[in-house]
Amino acid sequence: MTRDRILEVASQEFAKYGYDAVSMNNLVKKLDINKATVYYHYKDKKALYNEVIKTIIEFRNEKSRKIFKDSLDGKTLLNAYIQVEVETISERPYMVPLALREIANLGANLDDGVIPLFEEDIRYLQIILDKLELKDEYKNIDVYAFFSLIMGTILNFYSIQMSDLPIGTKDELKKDSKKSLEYISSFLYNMINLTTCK
Amino acid sequence: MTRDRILEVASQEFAKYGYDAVSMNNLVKKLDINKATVYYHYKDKKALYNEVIKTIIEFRNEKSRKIFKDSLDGKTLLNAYIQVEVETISERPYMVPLALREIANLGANLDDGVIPLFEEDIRYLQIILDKLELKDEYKNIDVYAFFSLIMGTILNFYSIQMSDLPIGTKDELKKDSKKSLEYISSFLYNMINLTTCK
DNA sequence: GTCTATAATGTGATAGAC
DNA sequence: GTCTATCACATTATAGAC
Repeated sequence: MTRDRILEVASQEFAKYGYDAVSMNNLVKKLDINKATVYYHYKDKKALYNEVIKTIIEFRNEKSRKIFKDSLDGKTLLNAYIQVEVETISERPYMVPLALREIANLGANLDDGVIPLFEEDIRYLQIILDKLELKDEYKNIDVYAFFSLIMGTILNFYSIQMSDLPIGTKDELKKDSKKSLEYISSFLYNMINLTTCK
Repeated sequence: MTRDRILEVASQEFAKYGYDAVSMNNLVKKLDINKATVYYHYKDKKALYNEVIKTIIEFRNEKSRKIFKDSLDGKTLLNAYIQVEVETISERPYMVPLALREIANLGANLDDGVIPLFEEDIRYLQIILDKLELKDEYKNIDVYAFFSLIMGTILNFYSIQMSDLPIGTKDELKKDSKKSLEYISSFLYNMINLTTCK
């Protein structure tokens, strides 16, 4: 289906170059279809972009829902939450630059429908914090600090390891998506577990 | 001096909108000078952008140099390193979106001169890792994992807290730059200290 | 060093044929 | 549902006067 093909290629283009650097002319050239066809399926560039963002967040939330419908303990959920992020990146790697740019842009190109999807994710994280037996000094920890710790560290590390730049080349993780994600996620889980939990 | 004014306003514009969303037309309107004047001082848009990036990394590296010229112990240096980041953000807040976008872009708009400046920062972090008495399981830790942990967490948290979006509003940190940076930096320092050091 | 004027091209978007 | 042709405007950049 043409509509889906547009969304798929648009996802990769927006991820690679960013919203403003993607031109509709270039996009249709890659798709080998006419520009008017894109505008038949999507109202405008912004609508197309928002569809890309919504689709990837929904893809992620769907994974979380499956986990949170069972009543699991805090540590299991924390591990699962990190695993959802790793899986999402693994299956949809273009989410990494999209997420980083949106954090930088403070949602400048997003319409209202996206915020609730993001809030759903934060709610899952809050549930985890509530269930974990946190040490006293972490009892009232900010859920966004926790979110930044997990999201920020993984996005940053993944982006550096996957880049062509001559950085992060010292180890066997460079350019290895699976190993990089395994490494950084177990690093994070152990760190959080050890520091904040009783 | 005109050249400096251009750099200052350009820094803010590039940070706010991103490289591609900034137009030279708009930039000169804000500066209330002629477009040709900008092109007299800077070769082209890319050169101007790179000057912005180089200036902010140099600003940061200069702070690090002052600290690393003395021979201090690992924990003191770690604390100082985090403090350098906090100070840089505090004094040049526009560095946050610039950094996030560059991580997303994998340096697409950067010329070769920028990489060595970034590598200098990584060298400081490696020195800290070498000096810290790390637990055995963290002995061979990836310096980029450490970098991502510190940089990613702080950038992410700061960006969320400073944003106009209705997220991160539950606490007294929202929109408070100083408190947010204090909170996240001490959170990080304690966590690293507790987890990785003997 | 700063300006006016303009070139050359690319941009998002649409009307209307098939 | 996909195309051709085109619009109105914005883009980076520069030549040349002052």
